Amino acid sequence: MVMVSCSLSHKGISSCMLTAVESLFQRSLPSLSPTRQAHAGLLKCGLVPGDARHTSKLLAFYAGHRCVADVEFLSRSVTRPDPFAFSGVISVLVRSHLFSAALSLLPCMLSLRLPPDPFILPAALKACAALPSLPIGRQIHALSLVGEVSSDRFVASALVDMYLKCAAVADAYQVFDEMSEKCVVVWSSMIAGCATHGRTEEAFQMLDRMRSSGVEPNLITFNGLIVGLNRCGRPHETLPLLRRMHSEGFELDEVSVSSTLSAASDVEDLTMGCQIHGYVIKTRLETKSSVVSALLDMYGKCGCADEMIRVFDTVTTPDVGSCNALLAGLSRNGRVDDALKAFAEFQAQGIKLNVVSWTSIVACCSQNGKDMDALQLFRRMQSAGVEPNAVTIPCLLPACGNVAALLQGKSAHCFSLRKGILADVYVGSSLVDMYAKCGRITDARVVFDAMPSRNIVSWNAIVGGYAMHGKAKDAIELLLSMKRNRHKPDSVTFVCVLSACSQAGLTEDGERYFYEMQRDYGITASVEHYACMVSLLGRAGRLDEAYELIRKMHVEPDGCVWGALLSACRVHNNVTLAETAAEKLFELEPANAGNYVLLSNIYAAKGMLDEVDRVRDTMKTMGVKKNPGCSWIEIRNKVHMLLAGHKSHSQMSRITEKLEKLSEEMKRLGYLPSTNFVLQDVEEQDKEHILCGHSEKLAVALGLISTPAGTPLRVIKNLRICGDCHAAMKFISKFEGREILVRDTNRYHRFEDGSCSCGDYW
DNA sequence: GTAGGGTTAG
Repeated sequence: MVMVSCSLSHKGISSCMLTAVESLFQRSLPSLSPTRQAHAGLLKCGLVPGDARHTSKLLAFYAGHRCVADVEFLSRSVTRPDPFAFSGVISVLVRSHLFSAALSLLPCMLSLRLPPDPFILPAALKACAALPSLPIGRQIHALSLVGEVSSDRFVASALVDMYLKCAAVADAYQVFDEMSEKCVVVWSSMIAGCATHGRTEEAFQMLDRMRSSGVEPNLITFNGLIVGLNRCGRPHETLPLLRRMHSEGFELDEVSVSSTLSAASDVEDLTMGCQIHGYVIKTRLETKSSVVSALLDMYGKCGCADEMIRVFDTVTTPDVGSCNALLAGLSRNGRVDDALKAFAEFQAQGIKLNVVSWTSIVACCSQNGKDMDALQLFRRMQSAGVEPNAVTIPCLLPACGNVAALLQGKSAHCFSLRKGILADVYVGSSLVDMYAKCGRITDARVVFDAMPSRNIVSWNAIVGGYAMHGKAKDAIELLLSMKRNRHKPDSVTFVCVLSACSQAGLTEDGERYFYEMQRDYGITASVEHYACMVSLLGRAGRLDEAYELIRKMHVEPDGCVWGALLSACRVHNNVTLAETAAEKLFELEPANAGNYVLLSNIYAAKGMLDEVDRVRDTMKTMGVKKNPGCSWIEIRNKVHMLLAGHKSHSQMSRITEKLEKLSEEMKRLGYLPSTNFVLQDVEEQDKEHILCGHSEKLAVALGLISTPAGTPLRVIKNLRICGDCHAAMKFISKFEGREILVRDTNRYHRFEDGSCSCGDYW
């Protein structure tokens, strides 16, 4: 390569350049970098490789290295083509699953007036089938007719398969019927294709026709039928077919059993799964990695995590696929600690984990309430050099939203833009949700508006975002927009709209949509809808109507419904109904400290201090453990009492002492409510609104006893709502001198000028 | 050179 690099400036040495390229290609496995240098050298010397020999070699070389951009670039510069080389390159690209790249060579071939080659067309058709792209497939069909190669056995078979995969069954039949000689391959294609498109009767008839025409079906024919039955929603028919294959003397392979196991997983049929497992053991197919994965998946989906682990433990050398199946199964069954442990073990064993493994573990954490772990694992994934894909991003973003890691979420946005995956409906929807949860509803809307395609989840993300921000009018406007765009709102959409109406006090609108939802959309009201309605009526002061609605519910009211009533009672200080709601809540959620605290709040506001003590005693007797949030509520409660002047000076000092103790305890536990919250001063009347209006989202209010001289009451506003990291950090820094602990210091970075930021760049 | 598969996803 010394020769190559030193010769770039001199045209006269161009022959040396060519020799250098030649010598590179003569090696059996030339490396990428020197070849690129050589190619660049040729271009710099003005020697665009017009020579068919060099072009072909370079094309094949880049295709083999999956360098799509180089292939496309080079193919455009070809002047004297070599049909054989093109054929090889297309095949290489198709085998590497670079279907679009393979098809991108076709226009070039056409412009060069290369004759349609029966060796190129099947590979190109395979690419059309895989994408799928019916228009290009049809063009290739036309090309084969012009070139009179359409009757070629391979071309015709590939055409049939392409049409089936592109869901053009009638076209497939036409080509198939015109074939004079039908081999086992094209019969198999038709059978699998018919079954996939739900034409199962035809598929079975075709199996008989095939036999009577003298062609012997093979294992692939039957396997294709199993896969088709599974895909068209007839998974229960796969096991009888497996038995039939066995009785006809077919030696089943890993494809047969793993496909049937997949059918059992889809319908969560444990009995069927166990029968196949028995068969697997008998036939000793359990050593096949695809069978292991399918078994793990089946047990995981059937809720048998322990059995799944037992299967995994029998594998001596698990491959990455089996590891991934185990991680997914553990995650599905909520066994997040086991998943984390398994993941760490895989790493310790040196198993080469891939993007699926990392995505699975990130998803496992973000779906099981371990948001910080999800973010940390994602950073480790990047350190390990594993590049995220379009699946990873929607797995990561909920964690960003939950802990308001806006910068990391933004980075995911930029990454998606760079990698061209922003158009993915899952990526887009999760970005909308993340921005909304991080307090950036405007950004959420910008992403939503730019989405090229949307599904119900995308709509629900933006409607839910507006609901979360208390922007009920916008939520309603979007609901109307959905109607205009002929997108049918679902149950979740209405939960969002009703919740928004409830928070904004749009009582009449809420009532109307609750009615419309049932009448116009046939959606049965769920407990979530009822909880919103109870909250809606309760906030409007219509507590008796709210209670009446609960009594008339045709589903059993749960803790959320009674909780909504209790919260409404807190707003209007209705002790009688509060006691009724609390009684139900203590039955339904005996260990939920929040309910006890809420009731004691209501008593406290009414000055019923003996009752407050009684509730506290009940908590003690019941052994209810307070969570940190409750402790903070209790602190706030005490502050309320101090401010309300219900206690004498000596009592006040005891309360203050108690507050200090509680604060110490919180610090000892390492909790600071401010990790997720922005702290803002608010007026007393707003405070009440915020506390009640966003009680779930805002977590708790914190009364900070700050100076001996006074008792400034600070209310925490959720970062999700206002998204102002800097304000949060300023507040934290202001109070840090008073030894307030900041948990997860990794998330916070203090700049020299005293300002702060949270999240990390990546 | 044409036909069949398991594991990740809002």
